[in-house]
Amino acid sequence: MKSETRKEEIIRIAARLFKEKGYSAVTMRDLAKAMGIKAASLYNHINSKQDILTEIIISLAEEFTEGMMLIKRSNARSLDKLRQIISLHVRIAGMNTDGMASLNNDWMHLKEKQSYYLKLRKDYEDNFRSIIKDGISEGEIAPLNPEIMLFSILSTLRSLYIWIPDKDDVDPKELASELSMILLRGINR
Amino acid sequence: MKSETRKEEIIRIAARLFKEKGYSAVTMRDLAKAMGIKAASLYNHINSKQDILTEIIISLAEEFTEGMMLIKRSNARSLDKLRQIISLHVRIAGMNTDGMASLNNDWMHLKEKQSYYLKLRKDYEDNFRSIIKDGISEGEIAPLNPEIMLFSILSTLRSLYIWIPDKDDVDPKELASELSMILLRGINR
DNA sequence: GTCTATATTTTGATAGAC
DNA sequence: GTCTATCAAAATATAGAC
Repeated sequence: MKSETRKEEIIRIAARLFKEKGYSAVTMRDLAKAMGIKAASLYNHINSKQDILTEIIISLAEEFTEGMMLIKRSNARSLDKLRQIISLHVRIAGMNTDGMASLNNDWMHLKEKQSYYLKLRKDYEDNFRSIIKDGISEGEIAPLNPEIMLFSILSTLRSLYIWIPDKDDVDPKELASELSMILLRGINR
Repeated sequence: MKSETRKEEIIRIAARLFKEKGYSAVTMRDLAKAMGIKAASLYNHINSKQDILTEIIISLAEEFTEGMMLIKRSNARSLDKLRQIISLHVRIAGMNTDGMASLNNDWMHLKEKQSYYLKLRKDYEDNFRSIIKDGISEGEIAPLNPEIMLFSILSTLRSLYIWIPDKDDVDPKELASELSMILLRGINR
């Protein structure tokens, strides 16, 4: 069991603060106070505030990318692929609700890595869209506007982080299952 | 036709900037530059940056509250009330996509009016939840978890502002109609 | 209604002692 | 690994001339 490094601790606490007020409104002094040290001491572990944000967002974006690759390669039916995507979001959001806030709301404050993030996001959405369109072609998904379906499902999944911590009495498998029912019954044929 | 006051213009431009970078990351100099004047000149029209944010958010929150009151008082069936809520969101988000970003993402930076905003939001969600529960009792809505239904629908509606401007080829009535199909087929009985 | 000039605070980050 | 001290830049906001 690998114990948490000081750097990892800083990133974890930073993500919590970023979730509450957003990246721009959190100062290095806020972060230091939450860590119980002085602001200058933070720089012994991290290079800049920007690096903290980058670490939080890119690691999550890559997790989603990897998950999508596995789903894409699987030879499941389209509706099952959508169920797997829902489970992927429930799993990642459940493990790091704080980081998800930065991924959703503070990506525009990325500097060097912003274009890399945008590429990962675009590819993710393209794959998602393809699965929906395949499902329509195969007659497995209702022939409704695929853009609206994509937008509707993805909006809900991206908001999971807001909602999961308030409902920790719900277990991940059950949540994914109920969400699948509600999200997919609407597009199921 | 009432022409736009300078104050209204400042608020409109500010909302656009807040949408792009968030309230905290937009400086009064940014706003002044976008207006073509100097930062000090802004204060001839507004009292503070905080006042701009308050104006943007509270006016929108009150619009939603008024809309919900009308829907609540109507004696439509539960599913029709949900359709009316969807239209309400499409209409308001379509008229002020920029302001919707602040409403969703920057409410935590409100000072004096934050508790008022939170009360309006809580009442809105309570009314929304009641409509869903009534629909279940009356057998009009599927007996699934009402919290998850509320969360799922509301997440999509709250994200409309991100999506509407990219798709201005879609007319509001058609969007509301297609959204209703996708969002409500999943919970319809 | 806009400007220049400026006051005051706060910011991210560094240097060097311990 | 943390501290004190400090820097340079940037922030919101005000005063007063035009």
